Amino acid sequence: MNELSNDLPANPLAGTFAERLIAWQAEHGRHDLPWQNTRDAYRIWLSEIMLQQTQVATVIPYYARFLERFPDVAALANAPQDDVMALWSGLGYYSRARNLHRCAQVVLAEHGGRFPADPETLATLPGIGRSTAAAIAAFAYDAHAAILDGNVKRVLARVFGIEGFPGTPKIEREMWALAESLLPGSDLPAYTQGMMDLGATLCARGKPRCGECPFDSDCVAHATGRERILPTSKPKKVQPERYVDVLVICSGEHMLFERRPDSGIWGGLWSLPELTPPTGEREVDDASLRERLTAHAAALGATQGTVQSLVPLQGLTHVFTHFRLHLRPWLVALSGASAQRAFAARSSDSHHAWLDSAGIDAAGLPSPIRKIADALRVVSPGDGQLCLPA
DNA sequence: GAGCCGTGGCG
DNA sequence: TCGCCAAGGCT
Repeated sequence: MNELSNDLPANPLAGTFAERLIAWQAEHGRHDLPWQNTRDAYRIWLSEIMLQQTQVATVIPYYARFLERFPDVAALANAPQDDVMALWSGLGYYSRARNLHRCAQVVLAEHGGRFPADPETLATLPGIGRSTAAAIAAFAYDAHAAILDGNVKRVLARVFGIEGFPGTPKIEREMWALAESLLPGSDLPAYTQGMMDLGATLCARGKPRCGECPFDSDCVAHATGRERILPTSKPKKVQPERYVDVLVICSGEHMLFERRPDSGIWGGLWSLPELTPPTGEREVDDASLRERLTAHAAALGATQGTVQSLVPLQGLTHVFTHFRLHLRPWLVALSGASAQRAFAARSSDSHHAWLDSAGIDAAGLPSPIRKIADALRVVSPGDGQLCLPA
């Protein structure tokens, strides 16, 4: 009993799917990739690990170097880990390299140097999950096992019109069941390669070439004009929004900067003194802002009454990977030259710097902070003076 | 079960 | 430039 029958209507295509895919693969599939035309499980395994989340063109040179340096599983198992990591350098996902090395050692020590033939045992080895195990077993040993990688998910979602993000356990279970139900009785290597080839070439993410596809008119997505929206894309997470008020305090030709802590965002860079709303709220209450500003200025060494005016400047949004930061700069005017000098003197410490135009140019500033500073200063050709708007 | 891992290509 | 994703697996 298979979950498929509960979720999908019987698709007349299912009966001939494998047959048509295998025929298409023979005619239009890829047959000359470096890891094809071999039954050597070691070579197949090595390619499958390298190809995890990595495109074919990227893998090819790495694969060649690895085979040259480590021609068999024993050579790899007996190599120092540093050598393995050095050859992997640049491929990314370095846990794959560590697992690769460990896996070679396990195969050598516990399986007599020969990769197991059944997918279940293969999947117990480091770095080999369900899909990779199936691919190795199918290519090397003709095992009756289904793969489910990004290519297969895309093909199945489109051909069978499966809605929902394939990354969720529910849709993934559905797809595993469907993938296994479609397996042919023979020709597993050609079928498995066909799934990958179709997904990587015709049924590509960007512009599927439906006119050349063996499933053309039978494809649910194509028949309903949804090939561009299937598979359902990953739901976008709403990025947290942060609001920070920063102070632009000038004295003569100088602007006050504050050094960021070494850890965290912009660690070690020079930024503007900032006021983070205690609640992180979006709305600014002018009175409370003045209150906090006065407190902040006092902490910096200003005496009460120094702050003469507070002018909101053009805000900007900076996008980080984890959140969106809304910067709200406030131009702070200090009253009187003597107050400014006193403020400058008292706010001078290792965490603060009064920078002139040249100093701003030379300092390490986060780019949005530099934008704020640049917007404020007008560098006249002659003297490089900091000029404030009226 | 969600977060994380790296680099490169593409629209 | 920017977001998304690629022959997934591990914690």
